[in-house]
Amino acid sequence: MKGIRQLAEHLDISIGTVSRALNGKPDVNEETRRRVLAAAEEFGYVANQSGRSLRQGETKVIGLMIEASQEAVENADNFFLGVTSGLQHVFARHKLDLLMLPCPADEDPCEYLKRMVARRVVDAMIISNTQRIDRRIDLLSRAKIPFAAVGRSLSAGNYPWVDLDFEGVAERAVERLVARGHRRIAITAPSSEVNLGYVFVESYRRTLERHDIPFDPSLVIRVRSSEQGGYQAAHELLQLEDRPTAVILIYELMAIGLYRRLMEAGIRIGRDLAVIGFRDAPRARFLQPSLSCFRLSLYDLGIALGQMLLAHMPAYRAFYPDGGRNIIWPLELVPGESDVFEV
Amino acid sequence: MKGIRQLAEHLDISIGTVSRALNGKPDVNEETRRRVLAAAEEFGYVANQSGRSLRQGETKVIGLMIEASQEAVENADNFFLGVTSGLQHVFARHKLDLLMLPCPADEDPCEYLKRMVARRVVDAMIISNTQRIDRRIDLLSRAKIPFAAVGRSLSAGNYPWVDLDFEGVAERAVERLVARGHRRIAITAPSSEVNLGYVFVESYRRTLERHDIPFDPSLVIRVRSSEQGGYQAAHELLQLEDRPTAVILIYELMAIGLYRRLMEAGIRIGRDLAVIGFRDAPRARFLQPSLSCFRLSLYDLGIALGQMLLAHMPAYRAFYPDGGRNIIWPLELVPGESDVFEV
DNA sequence: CCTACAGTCGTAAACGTTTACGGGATGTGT
DNA sequence: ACACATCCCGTAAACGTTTACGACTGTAGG
Repeated sequence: MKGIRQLAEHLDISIGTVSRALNGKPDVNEETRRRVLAAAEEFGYVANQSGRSLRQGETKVIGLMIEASQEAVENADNFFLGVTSGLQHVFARHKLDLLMLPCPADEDPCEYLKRMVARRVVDAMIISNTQRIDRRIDLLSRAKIPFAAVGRSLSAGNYPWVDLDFEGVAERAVERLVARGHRRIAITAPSSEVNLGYVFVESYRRTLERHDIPFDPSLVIRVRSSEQGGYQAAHELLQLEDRPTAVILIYELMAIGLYRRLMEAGIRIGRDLAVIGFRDAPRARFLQPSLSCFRLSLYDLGIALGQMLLAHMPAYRAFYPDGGRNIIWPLELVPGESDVFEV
Repeated sequence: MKGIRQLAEHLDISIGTVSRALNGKPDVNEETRRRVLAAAEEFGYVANQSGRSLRQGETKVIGLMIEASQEAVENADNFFLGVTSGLQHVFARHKLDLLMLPCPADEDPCEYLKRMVARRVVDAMIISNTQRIDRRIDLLSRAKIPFAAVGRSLSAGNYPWVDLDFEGVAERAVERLVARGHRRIAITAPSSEVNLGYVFVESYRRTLERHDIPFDPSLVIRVRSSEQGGYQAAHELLQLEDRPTAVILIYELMAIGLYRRLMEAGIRIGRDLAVIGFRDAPRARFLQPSLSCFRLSLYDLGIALGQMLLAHMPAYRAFYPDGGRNIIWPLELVPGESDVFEV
């Protein structure tokens, strides 16, 4: 079966009618519609997507921009896969597909995105890892491409995003530690150009100051959010003269490296140093001693993100009347043994 | 910038020439080509992919079929993400994109695949989780859609695949345990309809019999390859009257559930029961006691898989002259403490 | 009998490319 | 002067759909 034309002449009907029949348009006799659907089923005819896309100007594909480097992917762990899974659950209902767009490490993400948008291969985009000032957001806004982002940014006024409540995490972590008598509390964070890194540390600082604890920049450790980063963070912690009694991690993978380095140094976690992590990935549950950390459901987040995107697309808006509002995603504290002692 | 037509009339050249200039065709003056490229750059013109696809009959998209259920995704962990990353590394060189095709849990995978193929939205497919008899393979072969699979199958004679060396894993695991005096060795595996499940157990059986240890079907525990499956496997182990002294896991996530159940039962891992796992995911490294397991690089596997696929596509064959041969992917044993005792 | 209208359907023009084909220059060798 | 090849470029036909438009029935209402 080549195309709609063959199907039409086999049925001795015009291709226009066949198309209308298949697409559920009203002005077609129910009897002929039945015949058309039966024949399509029989021959396994499905409309060629390129043809439709060209004519309709929409591709039924949602782009998902990701970082392509091996390191990024390995560290991202199943964060993205979890979100992706939720996204697909939403998109599948509308027969939308998800196209992964890995920006090569050596290319400017904005240029890459611009090319992909110009190719008109996606109807909408999901972006993540937003910078504090993110040109991709301006680009997409101007190009009028629907998009949703995981992570806030300062760019371009109003746009759909869902962001993890890092502010709350930092605040609650500090509160929890202060309540146990800690006053020298270190924190890890990515570069402050990444919005997350900025927000996280700012909230930490504010909470400290609310308790009359002066903010000490040397306690802010900027490392990569990876296992190696955790190792390095522990290393830097050990170098400090007035060593902190607690540390807040921004990413749970770091705990693994951090534990290792601290064990090498003979520091007893949960006794000599309190540790609070973030994101309850399965593996973090099996650290010894168990890691106190903040948990969320990536799958649910993906669903919310997908719905939010669709709520901003005219063709799907009706399905999600209240899906458009930005979300600060809450996290639940899972107490462990890594921060139980009092100082 | 709307399309090639506008670009052409701005340059006062025919669209045919513009197209040839952009696509590097030979019969165009170098001077005009320069002008065209400059103008395209200036206006940010990139050819509409639907138009090209329609005309050329190829979409520059590779499909990746995955299971869509939440459970599947969460258990799949970063296995798929790791492979995906390697795939993209290969595909990016040829400006190919990767489309995720999540088959809904309530739909027949083969029907789903057929629809996607008929839509002509992908040039080729990657499939995984192959069954011993897998209709998808026949379908793709007949439809003459290039594809590559992770996992062997009995279907359709010759097709490109890369498969993990489960045979070797089972053999070496048994050898290792037998050398330490074990004679009652349990093994976990998925259903034998999944080819992996069949091969794994067969190799286990052969190796046992080589050492004159009779094969005992009650020691083959068919559970899901998940954390819960591990828990359940431990549970079933404990029920056996003549309790085994060792167990071989097919998937490292299971170790987490298995450890937990065994600890609840007061069994000392590495003392009362030897455990050997598979696939050195980061989290498995942090089990106590550390898990002996078999490791591989998913990223490298993804690269090999991608190259293999391209080697089977006429348009890219030339780039990978020897990429077409099937691969049994080797695994490296990482010794841990979970199987150190002698019996 | 005329008009209006609803229900169907066919016709043909888009959508944005690529590419086979042919033709006008220009050069080159006899 | 002629044949012939080379280089460049324009023309127009595809690729497979969807959809605006108009046309043709039959029916109902006046």
